[in-house]
Amino acid sequence: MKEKILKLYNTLTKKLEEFSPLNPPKVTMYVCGITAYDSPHLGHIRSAVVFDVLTRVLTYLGYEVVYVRNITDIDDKIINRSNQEGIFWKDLVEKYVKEYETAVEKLNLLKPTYTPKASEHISDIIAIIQNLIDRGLAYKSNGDVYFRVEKFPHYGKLSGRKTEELLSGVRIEVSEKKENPLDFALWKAAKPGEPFWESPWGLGRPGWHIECSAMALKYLGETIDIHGGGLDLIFPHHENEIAQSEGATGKPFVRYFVHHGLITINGEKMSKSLGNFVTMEWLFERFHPEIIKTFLLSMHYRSPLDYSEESLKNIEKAVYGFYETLYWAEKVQSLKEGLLSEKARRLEKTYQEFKVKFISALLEDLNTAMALGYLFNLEKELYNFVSKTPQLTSEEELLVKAIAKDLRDEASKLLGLFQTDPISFWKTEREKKLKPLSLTLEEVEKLVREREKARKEKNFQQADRIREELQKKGIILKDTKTETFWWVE
RNA sequence: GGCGGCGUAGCCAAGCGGUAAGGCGACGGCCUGCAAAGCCGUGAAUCCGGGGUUCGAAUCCCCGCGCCGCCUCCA
Repeated sequence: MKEKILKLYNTLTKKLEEFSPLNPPKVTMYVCGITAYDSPHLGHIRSAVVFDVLTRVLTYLGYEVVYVRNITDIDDKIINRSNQEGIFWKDLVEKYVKEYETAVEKLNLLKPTYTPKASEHISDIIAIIQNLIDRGLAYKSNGDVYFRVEKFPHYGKLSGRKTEELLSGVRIEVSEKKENPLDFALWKAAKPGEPFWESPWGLGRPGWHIECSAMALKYLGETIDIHGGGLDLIFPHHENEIAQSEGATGKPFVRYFVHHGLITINGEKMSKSLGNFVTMEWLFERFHPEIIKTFLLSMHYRSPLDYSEESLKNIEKAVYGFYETLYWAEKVQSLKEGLLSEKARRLEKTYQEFKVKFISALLEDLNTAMALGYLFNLEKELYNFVSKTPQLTSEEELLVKAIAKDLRDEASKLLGLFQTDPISFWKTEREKKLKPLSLTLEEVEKLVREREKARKEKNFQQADRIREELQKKGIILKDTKTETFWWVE
């Protein structure tokens, strides 16, 4: 068997590279988390989901992942927002961090090893800034401290930007406090009413990028294996992180930069500034967390992912199908001793192929779209087998159970998906969807039984009447040999 | 203007130099009391356009066109 190697697209080299960590079996990974000034939306969650899968794949390969996902809890936007709403900034932060954590928990994401907050690392931040000043890479000016971009020769190596070009850009804010318009703030003097900490340069607070350098260095060391975030962080955030960190340590900061694509709506970027975002709270009210997660994984992580309620509905169908198959697979019982039929052997073959292909897809730059494709193919074949084979043999029952188990194990181990037991999935999902219709599970079950009785008595008029009545409400019935299965659209 | 990405059937999309996956939709058949679901069958003279490299290109290179992102805060 071929050795298992993960390939990752590295923004630093703009190439697909074979991943190997600096100090195996340890892998150090730093992911830029949220700035806690507003409710989390799909875009934030895509980031968390992508790096969750990456962690799972690395763990599967035998690595020990040290995963840091920070929280930026002090910055301009937080201050502005808390002033606007008249809330103490810490309370504002706490509210949105909680919302984010709730979302992440619902999606069953692994807990990072550390989730540090900027405000709890002020002394580490101050130490780096002082170091940069000592090396001549930063200077103080009127209570602020700025990074001296021209003293860092590699500036622009990640984003492919040249300092001359940046200078010609019209959008750079010129400030008398800066020696050079490209210089960026490491420390900002406190204005009246703003939160502040003491520092050698007076009362103030950290600039935007420095907290990530400080926390990455503290928890993961001078050179980290993987640094991740959204594409939109490449410049200036990650570029500036490189400048600060490498400036301070003289060592390469990051070995693999991994950036995911953004969520769009009607082809346009979903963002707070455009106001076209859907919050997680809103989504959770409408869709099961695993549907949201499957949606996020249905596309390669570097591509843009266009959100629409319709595409989420499509994914819902697929996930419903999956849980229906698991439901039937669990109920299967053999009626006779015996070996595998030819059809069962074909199923087994697909199953064996699946095991190889599924992981290979993930190792190819985390191609979750393809991995899910294989997963659904096997699921479909399993469904077909279970629903079409009237009498399973003992061996066949074992096969079906093994596949159902493996389908869930593989999916849950590597994607963190399909971790719910099918019976309870259907119970909660049906109940949730019935609520807005003012119906209970019992009421629907009762109607379904009534219809089954009518059908047995060949009273099809009555049976169809019940079915139509339910259908009007979006409740779809499906008759099988053993029972009537139903779901709410 | 600079940097990056993308353009594959009605729609979503895989494809990583060897002769176009898959899903949704549509149509025909099987199954069904009728449905639903499932199964079987039906789709790109061809991958935005034009050149080039190669025995061979959707895949690599060049030139256009169109869309998106970044260049200011952003996941």
